[in-house]
Amino acid sequence: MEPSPLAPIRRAERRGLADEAADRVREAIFTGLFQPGGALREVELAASLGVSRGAVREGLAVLAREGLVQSEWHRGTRVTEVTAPDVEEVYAVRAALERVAARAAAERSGAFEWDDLDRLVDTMAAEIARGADVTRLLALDVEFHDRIYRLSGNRRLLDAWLAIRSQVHLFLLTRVRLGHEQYRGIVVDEHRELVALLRVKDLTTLERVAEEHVRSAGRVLAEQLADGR
Amino acid sequence: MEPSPLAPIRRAERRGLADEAADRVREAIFTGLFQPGGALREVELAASLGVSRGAVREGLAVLAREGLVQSEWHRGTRVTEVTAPDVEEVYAVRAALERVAARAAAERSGAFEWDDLDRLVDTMAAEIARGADVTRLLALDVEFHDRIYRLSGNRRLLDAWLAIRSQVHLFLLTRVRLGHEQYRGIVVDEHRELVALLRVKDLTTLERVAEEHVRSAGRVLAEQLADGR
DNA sequence: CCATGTCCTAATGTTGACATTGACTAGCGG
DNA sequence: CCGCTAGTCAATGTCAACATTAGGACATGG
Repeated sequence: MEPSPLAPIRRAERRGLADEAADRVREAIFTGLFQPGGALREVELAASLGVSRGAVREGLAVLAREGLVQSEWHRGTRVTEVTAPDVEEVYAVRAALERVAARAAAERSGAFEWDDLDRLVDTMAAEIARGADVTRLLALDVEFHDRIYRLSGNRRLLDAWLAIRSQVHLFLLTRVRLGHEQYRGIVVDEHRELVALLRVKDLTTLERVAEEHVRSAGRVLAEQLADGR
Repeated sequence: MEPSPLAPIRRAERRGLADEAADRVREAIFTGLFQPGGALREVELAASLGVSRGAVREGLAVLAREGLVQSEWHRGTRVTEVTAPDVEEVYAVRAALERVAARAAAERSGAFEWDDLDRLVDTMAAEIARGADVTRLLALDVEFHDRIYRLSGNRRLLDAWLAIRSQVHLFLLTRVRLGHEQYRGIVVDEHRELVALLRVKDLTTLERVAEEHVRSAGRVLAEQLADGR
């Protein structure tokens, strides 16, 4: 089990500049500073981050593995552009992972963790009520799923999720740019349903719903994307 | 569809030294040159590969993402050691992926591709008959699954597989070291069954069998590992 | 006017030197 | 004799200079 709800003390890991650089660039992409399709020049980044090109280079390699950027030999790195087939691919993988994660989480965790998730959903509802920025909602949405993968207790499963998480985040970002009213309307209910199923431990139904939850989101997204362009 | 069986002309991609280095080290691990737990020193590798430390470093980062090696801040890189819980984790993820991959492959491909897979299984049988090295069998086994993921047409699914493939390979390697008679006996039959199901396009059964196929392999492996130590 | 070949430039790919870190060992004090 | 501390060293983390490449501008020939 996790050490404690308060003071989630975790190894004060010393990280290299490469990871730091990766985080900064990732953040910049999510806040919209770098547009999809935009070039990321190593020298520019190195200058603005105040580190050497080597560190930036290593960081970009990390982001490339996350699918957030794409690099070509001697042609540089640019922010991945989201297309409908991309969404289908990523969400097919995500649906498979979420299915397993939900089941594993349900089997391992107890009331305490579900309450925790409930509070997170409450926060989402509250943020909607006070009309907060949609990017804030997105972060909460992603965090919700983060927690489920963590609760699964499967490190590799979490890694697989982290490998596509950034792309999912990017997709959601694109989605809300196209029109986010629909999203606001259903986000809370859908997540509440998931928590309820996790709590009840109806594993078969849970597997099905978790998978379908992702699939339907993927469909909506793919449609919006197809219409939008 | 693929361009042609002969002359599979594909973009002549020029790769950097880093990828080259990663391949060489990976190969060295699979052939047993570097034992699990063994340290991989950047300077040594750089010297023996004839490239600079930077390239080696980048290559090791790739292998780290594959879970084949583990790096710690300022403490170096070493070959991952296989433990029973690791197997469970990886195989839980693999089972989920294989399920999706098998279904997608069945939906997209036709007789031509199944014949291709059949030939691969024939090769496996032939290699067993002439008493070939077990590592050779392993390579064929892994390639079989590689092809299914390729046939799925889902790039992200393939990537997710590639992210754990090396670990699976490492596990199999450990398995045959512990005793490979059993493996020789069932490998061919199991894969023949899969091809048959793919061909028939019985999607529901296929999903179940593909998943179970992986799960059972994982169980066997976990048991052997638990006994072995 | 178009196709082809050449040169130039701006970016990435690669490298070896330098800075920093963590483990080990010897010396000291209790 | 044991525990602690400081010094040493070998390894990794970081950096800036150099080499290589892709793509476009330009000129040339058909």
